[in-house]
Amino acid sequence: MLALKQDHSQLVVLSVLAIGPSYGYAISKDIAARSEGHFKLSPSGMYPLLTKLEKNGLITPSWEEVKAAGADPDSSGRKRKWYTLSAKGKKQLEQSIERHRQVQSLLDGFVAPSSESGLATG
Amino acid sequence: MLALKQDHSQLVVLSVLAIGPSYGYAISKDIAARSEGHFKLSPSGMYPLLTKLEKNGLITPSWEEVKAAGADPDSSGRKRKWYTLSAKGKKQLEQSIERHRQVQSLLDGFVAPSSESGLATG
DNA sequence: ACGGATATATCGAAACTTGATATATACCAG
DNA sequence: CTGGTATATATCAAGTTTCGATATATCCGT
Repeated sequence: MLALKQDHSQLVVLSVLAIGPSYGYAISKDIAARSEGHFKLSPSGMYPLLTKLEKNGLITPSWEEVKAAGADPDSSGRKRKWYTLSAKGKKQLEQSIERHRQVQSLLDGFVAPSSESGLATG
Repeated sequence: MLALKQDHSQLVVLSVLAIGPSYGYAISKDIAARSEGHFKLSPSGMYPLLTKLEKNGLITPSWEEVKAAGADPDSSGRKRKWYTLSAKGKKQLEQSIERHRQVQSLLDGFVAPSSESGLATG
């Protein structure tokens, strides 16, 4: 189980929100599921990140009540904080993806320079 | 000019040292040159990292004098701290590369899920 | 002697990381 | 109703990382 650094977490969270609105707990489950359990974004990594993204105007929050199956319509049940990707967030995501690609190709240039460096490949 | 994070810096430094021994200043110039000036590993990023790698036994240091053209053979001139990749470092590098590939492909799964997410690509 | 390039290294404030902890609701079994 | 697990958001604290600024010293051309 690999923990994601904030840069990667941000990329993943924004990517998830690019598909549609979601909330912290669901996003963390989504990440675990879609990475087949390889990636994890814990609550202590998730919530500070979401707060930061919100402060930066990349995502927009909205509270919504989670109604229980046979719940009293007047009762105030558990609340979910949904996040929507903002226009600024979408732009940022595109820039982050481009940067990610750049880092990728740079790193590839170093880890596999010419296949004659004497590095074992497996 | 984008700065590299320590995880990426470590991968790059170990990769450079896999080709042959080098030293801090040369490695930082190498990174700038091979990334065409896009990436940078500053002294305050480089030296703490090299110290950490040395403490972890991944690289082995050795001091060597830099003789000036017409220098007095007895004079103690500028010194260079060369680093050599250790067996442990080589093993670590291979594991880091594999991990990097894993992170790469998983991240790709998030940033380009199915080309139907509505994300603009340019 | 002066200035720019080479070369290694530390400092400190801010940001990030991570397990632990806190709070509260929902659902199922006994 | 009680206990346990899952859902759901959030903070804390100790440690690590980041990065511009700073320090020290040599090399080389003018």
